[in-house]
Amino acid sequence: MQQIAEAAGVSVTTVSHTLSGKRPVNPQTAARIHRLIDQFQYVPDAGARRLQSGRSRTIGLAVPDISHWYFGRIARGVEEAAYEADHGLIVASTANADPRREARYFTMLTTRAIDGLIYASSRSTAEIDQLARLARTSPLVLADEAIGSLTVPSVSTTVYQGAREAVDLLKHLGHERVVAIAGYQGLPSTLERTRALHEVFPGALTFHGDFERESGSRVMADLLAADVRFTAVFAHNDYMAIGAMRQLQEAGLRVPEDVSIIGFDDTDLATIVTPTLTTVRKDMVEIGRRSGRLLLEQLAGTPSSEQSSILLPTELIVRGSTGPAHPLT
Amino acid sequence: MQQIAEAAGVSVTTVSHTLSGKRPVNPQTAARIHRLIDQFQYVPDAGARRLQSGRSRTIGLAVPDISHWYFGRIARGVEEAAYEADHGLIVASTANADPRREARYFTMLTTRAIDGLIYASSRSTAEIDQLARLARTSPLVLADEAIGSLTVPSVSTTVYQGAREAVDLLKHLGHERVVAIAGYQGLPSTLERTRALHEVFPGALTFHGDFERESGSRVMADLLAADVRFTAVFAHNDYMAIGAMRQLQEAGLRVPEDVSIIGFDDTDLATIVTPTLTTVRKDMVEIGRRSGRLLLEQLAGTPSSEQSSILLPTELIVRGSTGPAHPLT
DNA sequence: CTGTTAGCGCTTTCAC
DNA sequence: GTGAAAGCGCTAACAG
Repeated sequence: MQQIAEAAGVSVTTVSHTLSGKRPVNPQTAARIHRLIDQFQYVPDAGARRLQSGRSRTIGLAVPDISHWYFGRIARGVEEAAYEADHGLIVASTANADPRREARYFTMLTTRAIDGLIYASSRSTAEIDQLARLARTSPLVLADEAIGSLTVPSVSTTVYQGAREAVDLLKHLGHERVVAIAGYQGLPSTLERTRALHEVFPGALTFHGDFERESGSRVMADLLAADVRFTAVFAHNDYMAIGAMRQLQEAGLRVPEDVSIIGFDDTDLATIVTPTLTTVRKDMVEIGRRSGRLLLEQLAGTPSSEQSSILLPTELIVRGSTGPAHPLT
Repeated sequence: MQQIAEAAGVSVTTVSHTLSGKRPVNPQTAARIHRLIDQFQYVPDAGARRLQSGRSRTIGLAVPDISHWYFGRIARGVEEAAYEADHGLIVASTANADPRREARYFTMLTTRAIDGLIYASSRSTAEIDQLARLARTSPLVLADEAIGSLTVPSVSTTVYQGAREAVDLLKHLGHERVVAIAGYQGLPSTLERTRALHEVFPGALTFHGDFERESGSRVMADLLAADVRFTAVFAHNDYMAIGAMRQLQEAGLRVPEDVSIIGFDDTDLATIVTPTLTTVRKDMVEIGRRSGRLLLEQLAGTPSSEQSSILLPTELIVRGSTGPAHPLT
């Protein structure tokens, strides 16, 4: 900028104002400066600006694992929102809530490397205290999982309604014995799905997995070995549903003739498995996008007419893995 | 820092040196300072450091779409490398080489918001010029696709060897008529796979897709409609392979009894489809990790004993979608 | 071992 | 309309 100022025969002040437009500049001078800027390929230094203004124009996203379909979708949405507002996005992996990893982005926040944080974790909510403390001093948005006890802006989905629709479908198909392969115990969304299930099938057995396919297989293997009777499975995500489905098929049972299966999330796998999977769709990209916008609004100081907690809709997608109940033998 | 210095009755210089250890400090003073730091919860401002040092301790990753399995895996690897070196990672989506999006991270580089960039694009190599220019002034690493004409550090895989193994397998199984569903034309990895194919099956027909499942289906539908005869399909990635497989199955053909199919990448879908997919594994996380380390080494000025271009191995994974050729009718 | 001084590149009073 | 000057928070000479 120094350089430009000298070449144009003006002060850096003028160059700065030509760029920011924060005070009138002689049109001719401005034109000359702009020409010089193009010529020198000048771009203002982000760090210096940041030091001066106190804002880095960068937001952070904390997820357990960026390579997961689920968090990748969220990241994409957040990135879109950041791009719209001309902000950068720093992605930090919490490696499933590894404390040292978590400390990392908390530090980024305090060092002012990022202006705000979007926190998305499907893990237990053990870090609540830390988050609460953080939220008091820094802009924070919870993506996907709202934490009831925390008054932090969040973006989540109507998990209960989605689960209820899914469970109602099973009911209408005549199912009576349903087992659930649930998510992490204590996670709000897990509780909501379980609540929906129990309203319709009060005595339904519930087993907890870790959202991975393997855990779905394992639970199903145990169920089969224990000779438990059921005609339908309600899994808390698609991965566990697919794990269970494969296990069932390997045991010689047919889906949906012998057992119906419903998943959750509508991942890309849902249309690839045989049979295709009935599931509850959540628009993860939209969750990310809205989370990003919410955070950015907070940063901009635009309280916005919008609620500080957004609830996005879910949708039951009926595919091939559900069918009428067969008589229990 | 000012605050700490006053409270400790020393100069900011001393505080700074206590933190950096770049010059000896009286142990007692140091202890006092550390105590104060804890007490005030002081953390040095990242922006000020960056302004002073000229390095942001942040690297950038440019990918077409972070929500894709493929790029998500790369991102995870890069994030790990960045974490190891205590650097931040800014993810920028190029939205399939949208020029405005690309301009964005080029700008980040020039504004010094990031110290270096890892560029991963499965797109055509149209932006070569821009990348070449960029590479002259800023640390840059090409992940996954090396560009022959560019002397830029890169991390890629032995695509040719992997393809060759896959094609050889088909040969050994007695296949004679093979069709290829290839990736983007002109992409180095596409050319290598095609070369491997033609060495073994000189006249094999090749159709180009866009790496998405849909394009695999479409090519296969055309092939079937045109009544082309073949007993095996070599797809340049798993998605297209699966699209083709589904199309085949819908047409009443059996895999692998009637047609064998081989994919590429070994995505998570490969073990989920029925039959499971024979494919060539590439360790995408490792590609990301090595790319990250390579860039970080460049930044640290450690030329490292390592080549500036790394070639990672591929591995043929034989599963259920390949079998002996049936006689052509 | 420690302090003083001078910036890093920009924005922003306060003057003219 | 335009400048000079004072920092933003830190590090790095240069002196004690």
